Amino acid sequence: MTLKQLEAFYWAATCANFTLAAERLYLSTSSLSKRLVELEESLGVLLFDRSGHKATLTEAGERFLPQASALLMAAEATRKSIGSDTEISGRCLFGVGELSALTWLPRMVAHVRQRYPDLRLEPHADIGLALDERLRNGELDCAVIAGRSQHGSIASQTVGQAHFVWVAAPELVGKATRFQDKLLQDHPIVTLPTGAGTTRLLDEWLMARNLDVPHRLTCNSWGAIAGLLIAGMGVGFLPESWARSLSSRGDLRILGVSPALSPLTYTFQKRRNDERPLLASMLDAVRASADFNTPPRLL
Amino acid sequence: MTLKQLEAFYWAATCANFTLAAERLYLSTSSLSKRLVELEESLGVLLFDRSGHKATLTEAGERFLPQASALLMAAEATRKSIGSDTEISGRCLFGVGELSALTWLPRMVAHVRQRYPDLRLEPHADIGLALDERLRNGELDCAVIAGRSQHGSIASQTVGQAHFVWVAAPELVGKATRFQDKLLQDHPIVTLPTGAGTTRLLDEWLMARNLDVPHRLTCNSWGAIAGLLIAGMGVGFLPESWARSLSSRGDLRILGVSPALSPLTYTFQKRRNDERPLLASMLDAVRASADFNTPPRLL
DNA sequence: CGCGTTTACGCCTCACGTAAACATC
DNA sequence: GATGTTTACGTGAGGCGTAAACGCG
Repeated sequence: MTLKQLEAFYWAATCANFTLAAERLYLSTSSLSKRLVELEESLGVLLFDRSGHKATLTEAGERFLPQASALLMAAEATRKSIGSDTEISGRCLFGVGELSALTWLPRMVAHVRQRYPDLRLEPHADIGLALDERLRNGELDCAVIAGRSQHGSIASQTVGQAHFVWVAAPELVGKATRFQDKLLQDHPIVTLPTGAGTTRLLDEWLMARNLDVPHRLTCNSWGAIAGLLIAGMGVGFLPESWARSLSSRGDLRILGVSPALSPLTYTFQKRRNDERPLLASMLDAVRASADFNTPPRLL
Repeated sequence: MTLKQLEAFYWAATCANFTLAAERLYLSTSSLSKRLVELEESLGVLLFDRSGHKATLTEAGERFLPQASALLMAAEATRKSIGSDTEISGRCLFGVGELSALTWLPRMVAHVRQRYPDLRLEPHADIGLALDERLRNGELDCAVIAGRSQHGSIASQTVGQAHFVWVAAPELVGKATRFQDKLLQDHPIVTLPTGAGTTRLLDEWLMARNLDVPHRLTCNSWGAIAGLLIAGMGVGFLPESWARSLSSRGDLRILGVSPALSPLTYTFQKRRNDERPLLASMLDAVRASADFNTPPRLL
């Protein structure tokens, strides 16, 4: 039994499949497979059930996982307590929505680089639903996503709120400064695709007003959405700070409405049984940096 | 950092020198040395101070030792809790005095072989002083020695008592059945060499009676001593059970005396900071088997 | 000079990746 | 057939022992 074998087992057990685990370990699938077989041989116990399409943990594997995890963390803690580099180090695959990527992510990366120079932070921007799946697959260590995860295996902790306001190009609404339902008859809603956190926000708002949407124009980029709205391609909502910037320039008109769009709560998410110190540090870093209400640099 | 490196460090740190540690690990000194250098490189810290004649732990090494030990024990416990062999296994270098070797050791070996079939017990017989040194050097895991260790690094736990009586060949003492001081004028005391537990016993007894010993005949074998006594080469004392056997055959005469030789207390000794479960099992096994008052098979 | 440790070097095992085969859905 | 895992095999690094060198008492 070696620490490398335990590490291989840990990732193989917590990732969706051996292929993803191998990628995390910078290892070929075949080498990972052999390492796992060797671990099983050294223990004299089968840890994975390979009968199905994908390998799953056996009962012994389930028992072994928390112990392997504890051993690895103890080894790491020992290494850190003695070795020269006492700080968090390694690699952190970090998921964020595009809104986060455009607002506070640069600040957070700067913060992390300064505080933990040996940590390689690898941000990955995508819509919430995709991040959620990658997180469960083991492709990400953690993510900041709108709302709480629906999955019991994922732990969510609130880190901030984003406020949105309806906007439209001035030429679309004339002199009106308030949202009118008939706008949706004449113009598409420009919004992120299904699976983004804002989609839920929109659906709830539409439901509350009992509105139907004849046409949606979806785009997976907030930057592009802002551009589409400015070009008058439809109505939509933007983060309040963005809207204010664009409104003061005259590019967009902020449309008052009641009820207002409720704020969107963002949570820091990680797998519940992943208790590496890394994740506590990342949560701290996010909390220190995450402000969804600052305008992005682009504007 | 690998488990092998930690194991190498553990033994290098607890044995008197690298050579002894290498022997325990079934490794050449050169390979052990390289492993230790690699561990130091991986930690970025020097664990040994090589400036002197022999390597000694640095301050960092002292801090690291208990942590390495804890990690190794945790790894072993995990391996056992999952693996197929849940029993104590491995190798146990076990020191005993010759008296123990001739009385209860075979019983204990049988007991251990039955209870822990995967444990290779390697008994090593020698006089107490030598065992004590080997124990401190790391050449032995544990030992059963007369009296308590004088060294703070060694923990002693009582496991039994041996009773001795004075004997002499019938032709030496005529019809006398009691010990007479003048015997020591005419005949040497046949006894174990300095460093054996019985030597202290004898010295105390002599001091209590304020006797001086003109001539000692020392031999490092109880069997030989019994033979010498039977052959009339001197007076001496034997374990009570041996003496009874030989006395009933007419080979020796038991000599009453007051005060009687006080019983000799035997202790199970191990290094104080060696907390492997193995040692608790060995103590149990000794306590279950150690009876110093049964005649040896030889008689 | 003896004892303990490290360096030099040749050997061989072991762990890796590529590529193909196999198995399941 | 797509996806996921294992087997086959050639290659290279790493860990081993022998033997020599080094360094402190």
